[in-house]
This record gives sequence, structure tokens and C-alpha cells, in this order.
Amino acid sequence: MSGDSNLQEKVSDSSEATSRDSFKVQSCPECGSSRLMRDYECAEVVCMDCGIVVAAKIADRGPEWRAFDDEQRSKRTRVGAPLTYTIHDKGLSTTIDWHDRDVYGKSLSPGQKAQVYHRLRKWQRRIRVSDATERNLAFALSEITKISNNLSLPKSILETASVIYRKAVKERLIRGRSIQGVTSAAIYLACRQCGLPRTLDEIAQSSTVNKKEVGRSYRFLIRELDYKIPPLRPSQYITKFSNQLTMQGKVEEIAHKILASAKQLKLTSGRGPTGIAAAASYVASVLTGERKTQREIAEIAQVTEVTIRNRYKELVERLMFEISI
DNA sequence: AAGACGAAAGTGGTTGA
DNA sequence: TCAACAACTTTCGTCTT
Repeated sequence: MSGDSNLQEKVSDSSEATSRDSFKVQSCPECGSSRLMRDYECAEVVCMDCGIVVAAKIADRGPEWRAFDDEQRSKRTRVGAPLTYTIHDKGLSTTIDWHDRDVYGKSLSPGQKAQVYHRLRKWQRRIRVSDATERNLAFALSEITKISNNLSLPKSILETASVIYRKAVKERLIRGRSIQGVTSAAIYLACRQCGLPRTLDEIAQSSTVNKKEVGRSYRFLIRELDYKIPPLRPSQYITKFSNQLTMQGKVEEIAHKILASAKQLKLTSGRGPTGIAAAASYVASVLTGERKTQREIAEIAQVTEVTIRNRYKELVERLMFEISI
């Protein structure tokens, strides 16, 4: 903490604010201004408009040291990498570097190397992955990472899927099920939870299990872990398809508009979201003159041309009817 | 000739008795 | 467990551009 102790005492008399809630202050109680300045030298929060001290004795949450370059920063920092659920011990344990060098960067002698290889690493492994559950978790999480990398999913999905799998382990749901099935299902569940449109097929293709198994495990997880997952909205698919079809932003915009009207006309309920999204994309592509064939869209949307035609027919019929009225 | 259209039969999943 | 059902797929012939 930095600051003049005399000054701190003085302001502590004039203000009841504690360091804990000073961080929550959003606006000045006197003039309502939101232009507040945190002065860590004086440990105060000051209103920039009327000059009143809004909070005092605030805690400086930054580091107490200064660093002028990267090297100094890495030397002075006392915390490690953030916690991650994607590693079975949350990334807390020590990892032995694969460079066989000592702390000074010198190569190890052959004798020392043998020692490092055979003793240190062996015990390191034994300590890190101690029992069967740990081993299971370590294997499963590496599977999740693999599938997630295959599908180039964002890191947040990877973390979410890892948390879901951990929950499943905690509830003892893995017993008697294939790890691959549950890991794939956890990824699919994470995608659904985050509103990322990925199909069961895509997940199945990136893992070793088939679509049916992923689906079964997914339903099992939903039921047992009590998840409430809303069905994917067609609009989420439109964005995905537009990207894959490299359509202009305008086409996507029109497709969204078509979808909104279709929803109002109750054309969307009970229908597969992919089919509707594909049809809306098709209509939009025709309307804008940036025409895509039904087959192109069908291939990307993983539905048949017939389905696109059926949805498209309904859309055109009803929308034209609405317009004519 | 490619793409669009539509009919008919088949498939896999859900629902309710 | 099984039949009924809706949505969707597959296949194939025909029409349009």
C-alpha cells in the first residue's frame, strides 16, 4: 500500500467509507457525476466535477513494486498462471520443463540427465496423477482439449466443458459410461449453454464416438445434472451459415428480418432450426441478387434441398400473403 | 445442362396409451 | 413396449432458365 499515513488518518475522520466499499462507488453522492478519480497516492476517490472526497482509505489493489520491462515484471511478480479447469489439478502443480537444463541454462551432464528422466519425472507423474479418479479426469480433460482444438472452439467453451465434466465426475455419473461419450457430450452441452451453434454431427466427427452416442450422453447429462438448455435459435444458425457461405452483411441482415417475420407468423415452431435458417438465408440470397443454389446452402446447413424448399415455400406463401393484405 | 420443383416412399425420434 | 405421428431424408421424374 502506498500513501501518506498522516493524510490517511486525517481523511479517515471525515469519511465513513471503508476501503471495501470504496470500489463499489460509481457516482458522486453530492453532484451525481460519474467522473470519479482514484488517487492511490492519497488513498482517496475524488469527484472530478465538484471536488468532494467520495471515499477514503481505499486499498490500492495494484502491485507494490514497479517494473520497467518484461524481464523485471516476470521476476517481481509473485503469482503464477490463472486457475484453469482444463487441467485435472487446475494447473496448480509443478510441471517439469522439457529442456534438460539447470537453473543457469547450462546443459545437464548425461548422468544428471538420467537422474532427471528416471527419478524426478517418474515421481512427478506419480504425484500429479495419484489415483484412478485423477487418471480418469486427466485423460478426459485431455480428450476435451483435443476435440475442442479440432473444432477450433473458443477457450471459454473448453473451460465450460471441463467444469461440466468435473461436475459429472463429482456426481459419480461416469461409472459405466465411455469417457469419450461423456467428454463429447460435455463439449456439446457447453456449446449449447454458450449459444454456439454446433451440431451433434460436428462434435461426433471430431471425436471417436458416433452421433447417437453423443446425443445419448448429452441427454443423460442434462437429466442428471439438471441443466435447462433452450433450443438453439435459427438466428444463431443464420450468422453461422452467412459466414460459411461468405455472404455480404446485408444478406445476413435481410435473412434475420425474414426470420423475425416468420417467427411472428408462427412458422418456426416445431420445425428444425437449421432448415428455417437455411431457407431464410436462401430467400435473402435470392432477394439481394447474391444468389446461392439450394444445394450450396443445404450442404452447409446439413439439411436436404427438399427441406429448404418446403420451408422456403411456406415462407414465401405466408410472407406474400401478409404483404398483399 | 444446371438448378429448381414436387410427389412418394422411407427413416429415426418423440409422445402417449 | 408399441403404435401413431410429425419432421425430415432419399429418390426420381419433370419443368425452367
